[in-house]
Amino acid sequence: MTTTSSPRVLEHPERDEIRLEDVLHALADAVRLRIVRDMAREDTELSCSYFDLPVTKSTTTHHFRVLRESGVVRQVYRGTAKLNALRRDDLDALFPGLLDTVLAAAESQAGRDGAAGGATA
Amino acid sequence: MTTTSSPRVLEHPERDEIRLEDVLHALADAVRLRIVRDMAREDTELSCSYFDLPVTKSTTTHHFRVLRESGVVRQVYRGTAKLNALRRDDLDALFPGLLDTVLAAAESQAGRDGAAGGATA
DNA sequence: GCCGTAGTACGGTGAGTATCGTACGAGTGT
DNA sequence: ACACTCGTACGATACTCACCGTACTACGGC
Repeated sequence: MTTTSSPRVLEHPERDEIRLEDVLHALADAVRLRIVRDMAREDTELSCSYFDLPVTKSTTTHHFRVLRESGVVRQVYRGTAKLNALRRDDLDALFPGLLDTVLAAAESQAGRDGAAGGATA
Repeated sequence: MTTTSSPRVLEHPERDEIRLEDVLHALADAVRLRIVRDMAREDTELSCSYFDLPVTKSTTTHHFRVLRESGVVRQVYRGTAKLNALRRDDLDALFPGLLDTVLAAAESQAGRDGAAGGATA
């Protein structure tokens, strides 16, 4: 259909509009860090509903917007779903190694957290 | 001599108490990022007053506390001054490469910002 | 003892944010 | 047309944060 000016277009910062402080702030949240970890692991475009997050739908929308507006993820509509992809190329070009280092740090910490309490197996 | 337990002892998180989210949050601020950049460049213990920050003393105290409580810096009193040092060893052990990558990203972005505006020369 | 300097503590303000619930819009299938 | 699913928008709330000013403490020198 011709819904001329559909709100189905999402605003993204250009590569050179991405700010390090915003990226770090976006990653400095447990829920968002988890989203980013999952996306990095799958390496394909994932819908928002793919993630099983401990928050409501509204809050999920909010977190994805923070990630998008900070330049960490790119979102596109595809039917009723909204697909999310990490902006690896842009981030790597701007801040070489940052994403991988943070991801590795997150994995490492998750490992420590999981191993805590005694149930290592 | 009622000052038995002087408040001259500063609380620091142990190495394994440092959380990635807190570190990222501490670094996700322009003023604090600048402090950390300066500290990394000097590589010695620096007093709070060494830094020429665009905020008041109270706010400076606040930022240093955030950095200390997140585990990014270690602070010790020495006379009237409070000396600050990056916790490089702890951060590198926990999150290998993270500090250097963020620092490099900050330098890179600072270069872009400085060169912006057209007056490249 | 007195004063200056370094930094803290406290109280307040305005802005941002993480969270929710409910109501709605856009697309797909029957 | 209808219903269903995915996600948005809006409003509300409670919390955090960056910032300030002022009053204060701790240390060192005169």
